[in-house]
Amino acid sequence: MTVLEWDPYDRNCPSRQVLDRVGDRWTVLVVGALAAGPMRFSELAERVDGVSQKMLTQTLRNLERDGLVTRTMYAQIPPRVEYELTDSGTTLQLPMKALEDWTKEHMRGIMAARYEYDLHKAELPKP
Amino acid sequence: MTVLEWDPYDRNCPSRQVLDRVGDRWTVLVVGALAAGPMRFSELAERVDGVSQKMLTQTLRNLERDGLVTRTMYAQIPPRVEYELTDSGTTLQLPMKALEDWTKEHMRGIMAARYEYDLHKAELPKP
DNA sequence: CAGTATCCTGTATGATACTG
DNA sequence: CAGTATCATACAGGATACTG
Repeated sequence: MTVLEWDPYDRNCPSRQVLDRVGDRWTVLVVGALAAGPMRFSELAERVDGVSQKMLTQTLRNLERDGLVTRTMYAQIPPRVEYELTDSGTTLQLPMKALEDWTKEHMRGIMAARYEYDLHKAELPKP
Repeated sequence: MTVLEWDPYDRNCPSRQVLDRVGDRWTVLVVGALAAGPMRFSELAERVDGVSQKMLTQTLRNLERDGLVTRTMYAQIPPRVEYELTDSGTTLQLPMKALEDWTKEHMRGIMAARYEYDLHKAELPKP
């Protein structure tokens, strides 16, 4: 039996929701960080530079909700909470890494293209 | 000479800007649509269900600015404008497709996980 | 430490109307 | 047809303060 063929180009396709989640600012970075192994909240906060406590919490909750990350609390003081990719979450690493790699490879070219584009736009007179 | 190793985990890394662009709601879908070959504005609008004229224009301008898409205007009435992936844009297809494929494969599981998660959350009493 | 709760702002996105 | 311009708004996301 084959998987029913969803069409992301249909606005009602649930894959749109998944795509939205995957495509948010922090998910890529958090999943990438967790690829190295389980991490505590504070370690993640340090690793993913610039993420606010709120956004990190929210991103992790969403990943947990989607079954991509597990959250383990150790009953001790001060509390210690570890996050780890699930099997499903681990499979996400591949496309994420592909994206990260692509980004690294093309970043320079893109920044240069932007510079060029903006330069030419600036030359155009105001209508 | 090797490429300088950028670190997307640093908040000042330009890759963050690239990642943001790639991760917006429509870019993945537009690039995916253009994978089939050059398309007119109206064809894209039809293919990418739910995108507004404004957002499609904006997405295409950004892709053009980044050197990932070319815009060709044919001087005729009514106007005809075709968009096509550049070589650079074509390379983006691979990671994008990987993401699309992953999404298709895991969508069901994710939706199920969400359902479960929300169910258990609903059981918890209000503090 | 690992959150939650609040407040506040900018930006992303949509709807609508107009034009070369 | 392929846009641009304008208006309106929801929500992402940051700053800050408090807590088990």
